[in-house]
Formats: sequence, structure tokens, C-alpha cells
Amino acid sequence: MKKDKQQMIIKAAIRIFSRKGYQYAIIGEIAKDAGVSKGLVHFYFENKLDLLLSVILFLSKTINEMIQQKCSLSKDPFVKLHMMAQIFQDLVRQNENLYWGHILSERLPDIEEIKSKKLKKKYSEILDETKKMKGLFDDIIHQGQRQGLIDSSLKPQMIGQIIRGAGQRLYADLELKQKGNKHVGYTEEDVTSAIHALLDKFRGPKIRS
Amino acid sequence: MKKDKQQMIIKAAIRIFSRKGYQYAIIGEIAKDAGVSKGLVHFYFENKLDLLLSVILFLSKTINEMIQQKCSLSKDPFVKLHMMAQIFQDLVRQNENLYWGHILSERLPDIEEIKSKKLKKKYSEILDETKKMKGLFDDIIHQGQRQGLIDSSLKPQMIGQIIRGAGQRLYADLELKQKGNKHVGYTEEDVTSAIHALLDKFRGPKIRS
Amino acid sequence: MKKDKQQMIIKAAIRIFSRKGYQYAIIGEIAKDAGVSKGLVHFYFENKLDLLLSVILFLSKTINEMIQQKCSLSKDPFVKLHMMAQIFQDLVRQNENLYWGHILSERLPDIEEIKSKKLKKKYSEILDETKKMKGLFDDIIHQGQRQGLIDSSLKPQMIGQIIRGAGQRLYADLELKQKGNKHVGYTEEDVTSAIHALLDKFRGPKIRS
Amino acid sequence: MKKDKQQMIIKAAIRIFSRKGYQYAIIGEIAKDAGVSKGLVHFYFENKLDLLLSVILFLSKTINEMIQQKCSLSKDPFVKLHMMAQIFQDLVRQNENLYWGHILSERLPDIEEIKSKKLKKKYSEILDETKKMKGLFDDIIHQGQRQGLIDSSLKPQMIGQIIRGAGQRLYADLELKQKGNKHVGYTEEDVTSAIHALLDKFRGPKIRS
DNA sequence: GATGAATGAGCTTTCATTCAT
DNA sequence: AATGAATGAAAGCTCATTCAT
Repeated sequence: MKKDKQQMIIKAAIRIFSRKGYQYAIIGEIAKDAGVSKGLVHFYFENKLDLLLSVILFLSKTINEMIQQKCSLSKDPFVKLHMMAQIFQDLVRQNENLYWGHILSERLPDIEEIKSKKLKKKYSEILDETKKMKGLFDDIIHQGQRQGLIDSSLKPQMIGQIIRGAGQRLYADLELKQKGNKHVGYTEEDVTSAIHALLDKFRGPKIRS
Repeated sequence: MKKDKQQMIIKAAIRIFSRKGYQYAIIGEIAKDAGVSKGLVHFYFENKLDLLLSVILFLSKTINEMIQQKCSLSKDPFVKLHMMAQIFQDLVRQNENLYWGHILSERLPDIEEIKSKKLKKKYSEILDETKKMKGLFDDIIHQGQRQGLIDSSLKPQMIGQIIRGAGQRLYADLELKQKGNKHVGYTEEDVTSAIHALLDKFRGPKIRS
Repeated sequence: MKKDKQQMIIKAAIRIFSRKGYQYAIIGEIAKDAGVSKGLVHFYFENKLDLLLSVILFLSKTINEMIQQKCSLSKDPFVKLHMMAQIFQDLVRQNENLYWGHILSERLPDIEEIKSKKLKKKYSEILDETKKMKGLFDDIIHQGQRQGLIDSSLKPQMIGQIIRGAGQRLYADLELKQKGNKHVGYTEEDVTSAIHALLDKFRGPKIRS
Repeated sequence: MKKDKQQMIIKAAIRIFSRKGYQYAIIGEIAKDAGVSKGLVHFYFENKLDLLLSVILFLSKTINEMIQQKCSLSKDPFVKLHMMAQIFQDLVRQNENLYWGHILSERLPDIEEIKSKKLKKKYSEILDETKKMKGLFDDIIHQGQRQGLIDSSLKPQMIGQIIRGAGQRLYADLELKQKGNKHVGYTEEDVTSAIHALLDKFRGPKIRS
């Protein structure tokens, strides 16, 4: 119950940051959205940057946990990759169909510019989670490559970047559509099948029976 | 001669917007970088948003012109796609190795919120250029699909999004590397070959002789 | 036992007020220093000003009591003045070598601006104690002047001000030295002898045998 | 003409800082008092602390310049000391009878806590001026001691502290009186003669003919 | 055209104070 | 009596924008 409001602030921040971007987000609006006072936001978070870092850390951890859980269920790297795509979709749905992916790519200040110890620590935790997430991808891909199931002509991290980059772009524009942009000529189903089709492009020479 | 300083401001804005993002960019810094006064920026541009729109329009037009020029040189859709990839790389090099791609994906306000007629016009010109760019991609892909040279299982615009999304991600992280981020484990050459490899994934059943 | 925590808050407030000044002192820090919660401070004291007034009243009363005790031991006005100088030194030593003199010269709001009856009363008690302290000085000096032992060319209150002002300055800079300021070129012993020398300057024409 | 407003802000800050103390002073009020906007204060001064440091530096320099000018007019150390006392009185009168002495004894943060280079420099300039002021006093006293005109039983800096401390106290309480405090039982003339009497206490064995 | 001093709306942040427990 | 989460007024500060020169 005690951590309740802190979580509510994080959730509200995810909503507002997603919608407007960090810089345009106003603390007062986040507070109102969370149903608490401006002051309480600063009671739980040193400053606006702390709130952003906390949100990013929360999202990164959530994603990594989900990936680890889901991916332990299968040994086929392709099943795993497909599951990961599923996870991102689920998260979008969980967060009121907002694409929170933008938040993860908000520009952060250089770590040297951060004075507070607490924030420095949070910052490096984020870097750890990011590395971990890339590692989870790379491991799956690398393993698949060794088994001959995934195309070995590209470094694992390149394949990971391609998949994540494509996914990010597809979801981001899908959100534009929901906002009323008429020039996005595809649906959520199109995205799903496009991602799955993309994954299949990277199948290696050996085909699982 | 008269338009000289206006162009210098645009160029400076590209640099600063690329480096810090629109929201963090400060007019005074752009002015200093351009070697002019803050006042002059507002003499040429109604406000900060006008400057952003002008930059986006400039970049979009430049890219589209380059695409049209280069792509008329060949009839093979794959040669065209590879040329387009080359164009992006050239533009990055031209702009002091800054990845200006971020600027094109800055969040813009809804067009209804814009009051000024001039800005409204500029805004819709941008939409036109964006549509045009997507169209140039889609046409090439669509044409390739009809010729059986490109995979027909995905809508042209999906393939376009995938390619552009992957490219964006690859370049963006490459820039991080130049800023000193040690966790980016690939080089400019890796990006080039990854993009070309990705393009080849979309080859259709029929192989050009 | 009941008044225990209240006293601990007062003591903590003396420490923090001395170190940082009233305006910079933060209730939370005083509470922490006293080992109680922020809420308890407001349980015992109406507000921050009440705390300051309580501290000032406590210090004034303590000083006046000490002066009255010590000064009844001798009849020689010079012995009394020297004893008073000793009292200030002792109080500095008692309070962890912090010069609490600053607290007594904190700016207070005009009494008309104070609404609370309780605070108004406390305020006037302080004025009483201040008047009393000045009176104790003045009486000693005045008495000495009548006996021809102290220089009569200055009003008693002027002499008192000079002595207190000099003492305050000497102690204040001594504290700066303890904080690391290298430009304070004298020691605690120098202060003691300077004050005693100053007192002797005010000897009158008649010398006690 | 250009530096006009900056000076007006400094003057206004002296007024407000004198009256309320630094912490209670509100930038907006200083701006209004100076007849400019809040923003202009921050245009000329990095932040509130910069404004305080600038005010202190201005006052210190002004005082030192006046001391140097006046004191070159005579060779008698007593004449010099009396002139210095006169300077302080003049300054009080020049500044609308406000005793700005409080400003010089505002608590400043430790220099290590100041990040900005510009402020660090200003800070050390202040320390220089302070040292210089003490030096001007000490030199006069020391010279007088060597000539046998001033009491040699105390270190020069102790005598300086006593004189300055006494003067500060006398003026500070005089200001209280102007504010309506009835318990200050002396006048401006009393202060003048008290200071001059104090100075005479420190005459040495040799009397100038 | 060009400058930069000047403005002020709007934001973040602080912290005394309150109050449910 | 005691706690500390919660509040919100009040302040500092930023920076796009204006305007006299």
C-alpha cells in the first residue's frame, strides 16, 4: 500500500512521457494524472530526470523479466524471437495502447554531468539492463547461428538491431495512426505479420523438421 | 547573397537539432553556431517551430531530390534500393557525421494547433514530401514485386518501413559510438553490409540474370 | 521525561541555527539531528519561528541566569565584567565550540506581524530578557562609573555595546578559523586577552587599591 | 548607459538585502525596486548567489577605494582611523540610511560548493578585498604602534577587530531604532562619539605634539 | 537587415506545514 | 506522543520572443 502512489506516479509518467515526450511533459500534469500532488512527485523522485530514469529502469526491468520468463519455455531460437515480438505487443496493449518505446530512446545527459550519487547509480543500472536486453537477443541469435538455424552471414548484434529497429518504426507509426494520421497505411495485424516475416528472413540453411 | 544567412541558420539548426534534439536546442546556441544574432533567427523564422519545420522541409526536399536523381540511373529495383542506402550514408558524411535522421522523427504538434497560415502551409509541404519519399520507396518495391524480383508476401509500405527503421537504428547507435559509448559493437562498415544484406533478404523468387 | 524530546529539539536547533543560520536551517535536518520526526517538531512548536523564539528565549534565560549567579560573587565591577566575558567563553565551549551568538542577532519579524497570542507572548519575554541582559551590563558599568572605577565619559549602554560588539566579532571570526579559513590570524587565547585588555581600557580615574 | 540597469539592480539589491537579508529577499522584488523585469536580473547575474556576490564585491571595492583615497590625506594614524570611521558613516547616509553592513556578513557557501568558474572567481575577488580591507586597518595600526602612537600590547589585527566589531554593533542597533525599536537608548551622535572615544583608548605612550 | 538588451509566461523545485494512522 | 507521507504556496530559473536602436 505504501509503494502504491510511487507506482501510480511511474504509471502516469509512462503515459505522459509516451504521449508528449520527456521535455514537454509537465510534472504537474503527471501528478494530476496520477491523482497526487506535485510535491509528492518530488518526495519520491529527486527531480524530473530521476523520474525519467526510474521510468526507463522500470520498463527495462519489466521487459527483461518478461523476456527471460517467456524465453525459457522453448529452445527453438525462432520460437523465442517470435515470443519476444509478442512481448512488445503485449506491453503496448498493457499500457493503454501507448507506444512507450519512445521513452527508452529519450536522450539522456552524459553520465558525467549527473552529480547525484543516487542518480548515477540508477543510470548505470539502466545501462546494465540495456546491455542485458541486447545480450538476451544476441545470445538467442548466436545460439541459433551455431545450430545453423539462423543466418550466419551477419553478426548477431546486427541482426538484433535490425529486428528492434524495424519493430520500433512499425509500432511508432502505428501509434501515429491511432492519433489520426491518415498516411499510415497499415494495421496492427500488418505489423505482426511483418515482424514475423522479417524474422523468417533470417532463417539459416538448416531447417528444423 | 541575401539568403546566405538564412541558409547558415538552417545548417546550424541541423547540427544542433541532431546533437541535442529539438526540445533541448536553444535558439541562442543555434544563432551562435550560425554566427548570427538571436534576433536574426526570429527575423527569418516566425518562431522555433518554424525553424524546425524549415529544417525538416529542407532535409526532405534534399533527400527526395537526391533519390530521384540517383534512381533514374538504373531500372533494377535492387540497384535503386542500394543507391538509396548509399544516399543516406552520404548525407550523414556530408553533415559532419551527424545523424540528422532524428530530426525527421521529431514529434510535431497536430496541424490544427498551428495558427499561422505560413506555418500551416509549410507543414503540409512537409507531409507532401514525406508522402513522396514513402512513395518513391513504395513504387520501387511495388514495381520490383510485380517483376517478381522482390518478395511479394509483404505490402510494399511494410518493407519500406522495415528498411528505414532498421537503417535508422543502425545509424543512431553508430552515432552513440562516436560519442564514446563503448557498448556499440559494430563499425560503419558493418552497418553498410548489414543494410545491403537486409535488402537482399527481400529478393523475390525470380533472379535477374 | 516528557519535556525530554522538546529539549533535544531545542539543542539540535541551536546546533543547526548556529551552523547555517535560521533561514538556511531546514526543519527536517533539525529533527534528524534531534533524533525525532519532523512531525514532532511541529507538535511541540507552532512553526519554525516559534522554534527560533524558543531557542532565543532559552539562550537568553540561560545567559542571564549565569550572569546573575556569577556576578553576585564579587562587588568589583571589573571582576564582574571579566566574569561575564568568561561566561560567554564557557557557553561557546559547552555548545561544541559553536558560536551561538549569531542566533541572538537573527532578524525577527516586527511584533505586529505575529498573529499567534502564544508567539506574541514569547516574543515579549525575549524582549524582556534582552532588556534584562543589557540592564545587567549597564548596571555594573553605571555602578562602576559612580565609584569612579569606570570611565564616565561614555554612556553605560555605549560601553556595553562596544564590549559586546567586539566580543561578537572576535568569536565569530574565531569560528571561521575552525571552519578552515586561513585568514584569521589569531587564537582563542588572543581573544581572551584582547577582551580583557579592552575591558581595562575602560578603567576610570580611581584605581582600587 | 548600457551598464545603467545592471547598476540599478545592484543598488536595488543593496536596499532589499539590507532590509530583509539575502535569503528573504525575493528576486522579483529586487527587480521591481530596480524598475526592471525579473528576467533582466538573470540576464546580468547567473543566479541569486551571483547577485549577492556582486553586491558584496561592489561594496567592498567601494569601501576600500574610499579608505585609500581618504587615508592618503594624512600621516597621523589616528587621523586616518577617525577618517575611516567617517567613511562608514558616510556610506550609511549615501545608502538611504540603510546599514548595509549586514550584507558583508551574510553567510556564504563554502567555495568548493560553487561550481561556476565565474562565481568562483568573484568569490576569491571578495576574499581579496576583505583581506585588503583588514590590511589597510592593520597597516595603519601597525605603523602607529611602531611610532609609539598606538598601544602596542595587542596585535594590530585584534585592535582592528575590536574597532570594526564595536562599530558594526553600534550601527546595527542604530538602524533598529530607526525601524521603531524603542529600546535603543542612543543617537547617531552618541555612536560617533563612542567610536572616537574607543579609538582614543588605543593611544600609545607617546603623544603627538 | 542586424543586434542584443529586455520581457514574462511557464516551468521545476523547495520546504514548512498538515493529517491520517 | 509520534510518525512520515502528502500537500501546495512560493520562489528561482529558463528561454522563446519582442523591440528600440
